[in-house]
Formats: sequence, C-alpha cells, structure tokens
Amino acid sequence: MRPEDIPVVRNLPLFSDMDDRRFEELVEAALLQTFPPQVDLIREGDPADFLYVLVEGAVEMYASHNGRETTMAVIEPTSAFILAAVLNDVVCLMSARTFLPSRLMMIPNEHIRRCFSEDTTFAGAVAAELSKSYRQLVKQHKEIKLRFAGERLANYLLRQSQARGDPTQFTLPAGKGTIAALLGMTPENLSRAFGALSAHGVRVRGGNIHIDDAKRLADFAKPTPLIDAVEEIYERRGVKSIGP
Amino acid sequence: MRPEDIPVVRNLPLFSDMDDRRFEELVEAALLQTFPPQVDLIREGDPADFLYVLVEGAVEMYASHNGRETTMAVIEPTSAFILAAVLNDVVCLMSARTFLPSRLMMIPNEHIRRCFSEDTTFAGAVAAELSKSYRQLVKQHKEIKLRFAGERLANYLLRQSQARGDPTQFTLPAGKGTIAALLGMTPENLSRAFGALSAHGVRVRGGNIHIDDAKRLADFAKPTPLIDAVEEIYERRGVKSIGP
DNA sequence: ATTCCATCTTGATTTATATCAAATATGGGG
DNA sequence: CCCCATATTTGATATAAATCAAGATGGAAT
Repeated sequence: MRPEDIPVVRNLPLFSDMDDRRFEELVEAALLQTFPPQVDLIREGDPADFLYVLVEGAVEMYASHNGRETTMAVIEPTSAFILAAVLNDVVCLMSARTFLPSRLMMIPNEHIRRCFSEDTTFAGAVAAELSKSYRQLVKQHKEIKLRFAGERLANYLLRQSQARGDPTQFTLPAGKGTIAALLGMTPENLSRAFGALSAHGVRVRGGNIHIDDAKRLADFAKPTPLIDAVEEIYERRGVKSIGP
Repeated sequence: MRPEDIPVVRNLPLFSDMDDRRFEELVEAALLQTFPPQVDLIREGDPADFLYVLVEGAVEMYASHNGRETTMAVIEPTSAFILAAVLNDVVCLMSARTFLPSRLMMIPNEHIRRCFSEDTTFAGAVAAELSKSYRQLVKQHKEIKLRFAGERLANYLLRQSQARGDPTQFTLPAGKGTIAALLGMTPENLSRAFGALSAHGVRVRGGNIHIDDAKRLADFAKPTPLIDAVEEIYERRGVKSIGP
C-alpha cells in the first residue's frame, strides 16, 4: 500500500474524526489494490464484503435488468462507495467497474460494521455520509422525472463546469456513452442534444466542453439548487442548547 | 396529544432503542397536530424545522420544477420523513401534503439533532433509517431508468399485493393520478397501462385491484429483488469479533 | 503513415409516452 | 337522491426518445 494514499483516505469526512488507533486498525485490515480499466469490482446481487474507497482513477456504478443497462453514478477520487450495503450487511444494488486504471482501498465489511457499532464518532460520520448520498440521489431522481433529456444535459454541463475549476472549459469525466446512460438517454440522443446546445453557446470537441457564456446556457437550462446544488457533507458540530 | 399514539411512535426502529428519558424529552418538545386532506406540510426549499412522524392518515411527498410536478413517495403510518434534511439542518428537497385526514407528530429540528449528537444509540438508528431510505431510492431510480411504464405498473401492483395482506386483492393507497405520478407517467397512460394488464389477469374497479394469478402477472412484470424487495431496517446488533 | 477497432455522429424510422379534447364515471354536499 | 366538481377513461394527435442503419472520427498498435 502506498504510504502517501493513507492521509488522503484519512481526510475523508467519513474517517477524519475517527481516532488514530481505530483508523490504524482499518488500514491494517484493508487491502489496497490496483486495477486496470474495465474491471468489474462489484456485481449487483453480491454481498457487500468490502467498503471501497477510490483513491485514484475512476469507477462507474451501474445497474442491469432485463437486458438493459444504465449508469447510476460516476465516482471520482477520493470517495467511498456501497456504504449502505456494507452497513446493513446486505447485497449490493449496483454493480461497479473501473473505467480508468484505479487504486482502491477495500475495507472488510466486519471492520466497518464493528467501528460503526463501537465508535460513536464514526456512526455519526456514517449518518452524515448517508444523508449526503440520499439527498444527492433525491436530486437525481427529481431531475430524471422533471426534466427533458436536453435540459438534463445542459444542467449537467453547468454543474460540471462549476465543480471543476474553469467555468468556461472542462473535460467530461467519462466517455459520452457513459454520460448518456448517466443522464438517462442513448448515445445517439446525447449527440443530438449536444448539437442542440450549440445554439446556447456550448462547443464540443471530443470530451472537451467549452461554454461560451454560462448565463446564456443557464437561461435555457433553468438550474435550481433544489436539483443542482452539490450536497455538502454535514459537519457534526454541537447543537446550541435548547430552552431557557 | 393522544396518549395512545405515543407507544406507536416509540416502537419505530428510529426510536425503539432510545432510552426513556430522552424519548420523553422528544415527546415533550413535539407537537401533535391533526390536518385535513390537501394541506401542505412542507414546501421544498423551506428549512427543515421539524422531523415529521405520520401517525395516522397519508402523506404525499412531491417535487415541482418549471411548472411540472411529480410524486416522489406515498407515506403511510407509521413512519418518519425528511430525516436527512433535519439532520443536516438544510432545506427540504421535497414538498409534502396530506391527502387523507392525518395526525402527525412534529419534533423540532434542534431536538433531533441534539439527540443525534449526544445519543449513540439514536445516531445508529438514524444511520439505519437513512441507509434504508437510500436503498429504497436506489431501487426507485433503477426502476424508472430500466423499466417501461407498463412494467413499472405491473411490478408496483405485485409489490403492493405483497405488502398488504391479501395477494389477490387490495386497494390503491392513493388516487390514480398520484400513483401515475409516482410511477413516472401521466394519468391517461396509467389508465391505458391498466387496460393492457387485463391481458395478464389484472382486474380494476375504482381503486380496487384484483390479481387473478400473481405468477402470471410476474411472467410479464419480471420482478427482481434488486428493484422490488422491501428494504428491511437494519437491526443494530453486535458484530462478531474479528481475527483469532 | 496505415490499418483496425471502438466511439461517436447523423439520418431515417419506430416506439413510448405526453398532450389535447371529449366523454364518462365517481363521490361528497345540499 | 340529485347535482356538481373532480377524477378517470377513451380516442386522436403530437412530441420525445429509442432503435436501426450507415458513415465519420479518432486513437492505438503496427
């Protein structure tokens, strides 16, 4: 395991408040593995044997049913996934595969669950992480039910341009096929949607997106914080005392 | 506040392991209110001032954007809602309205958050509840992305027939317009989808559904536990000790 | 460079679903 | 019990999106 990876994982909100001893134990028990692209890490329906932490690379969460397949999320460093399944010790609802060469820390199920039941601080951090993920997913669900494909793309581009440094320029975090599935459309449709957005100042070359004028794009996209805001992790602070 | 309501709330997994003193305090601080149908309890974007527990009646969670509106969930007794928003002390992502005369316990934000930070047991129960809700929503999201409208309805009927006592007969928990929005379709389309399901042994009279043969319907619906299983709440037990 | 393969694009068409417009039920007050 | 308002159904049509079928593009390996 690369020693320089440890502090990065340590600094995740999930682990940052945990005491050193306990974190050491987790690291001790964990595997650090490197995978090439296109490796299946998890298959939906399998038991959640590990909590995964993506340290480097990129992972796609996806789901299949009846011959159809869709992307549920694109995960980038540094973040944990399948926490809910691990915690409840149940089967995964989503599959996961690398789509870049990736380095992952894999912490065995029992260790996570033991920490959760023994360590108050960790339990709190878990709740914070879960509520973040939950609200993230509420937004995704609202988006797919309330917006058309073209609007979803436009807002996705605005969110990405915010999340990455430069608001005028960025690179898609995955291939267009994956992005299409993430946004609930076919690749053909994504292509056409990009075409339509050129009328709103979006220029595409390969995976590179240029936005002439975010305001103009927003006029079309109509973003709202109730769908598009990034969920901040809840910092567990004291609550002001109640009553007189 | 009706004294007979208290034990019901007490028995929710969220509160059942909490110690008596603390629960008393929550009850003390809580409001118990009765509302007629069609009352807006929460508007998305508003701060989450209370954790709501539905004791009797029925509540619709919904979301609006750009003149469109959709149903996110139909809540029945006894269950809590907007936990994630309360915990993080942020705005609600969904609106809520009664659609039956309803009795609700409303526990002030600060009390919930104080319990969460002071009471390990409660923090654990919160995490369990959140992971349940999260996985529930993952399933909803998979369903809408991977199934057609008719399949969604068929599987919804199968789930309902399981959840309610009689597998051959049950009543819809809400009007068809609401069910349609919940399943991501228009009322017109729901009507036609019901029509199509008559070929698979589904008989409808008003809100009353009769399923001739669940197996036959399942042949069409192709249910899978990875979308259709009901999430059980995680019972927080000890984890077997690790290593030699 | 050139080939090969995968990805992406474009156009034609089909399918799923929404919308519009009536007609028909349904159910709760008067 | 009747009437009204609302919900649901049905039919006709429009729109969004998927599918099918070629092409074009762009890398990576040779």
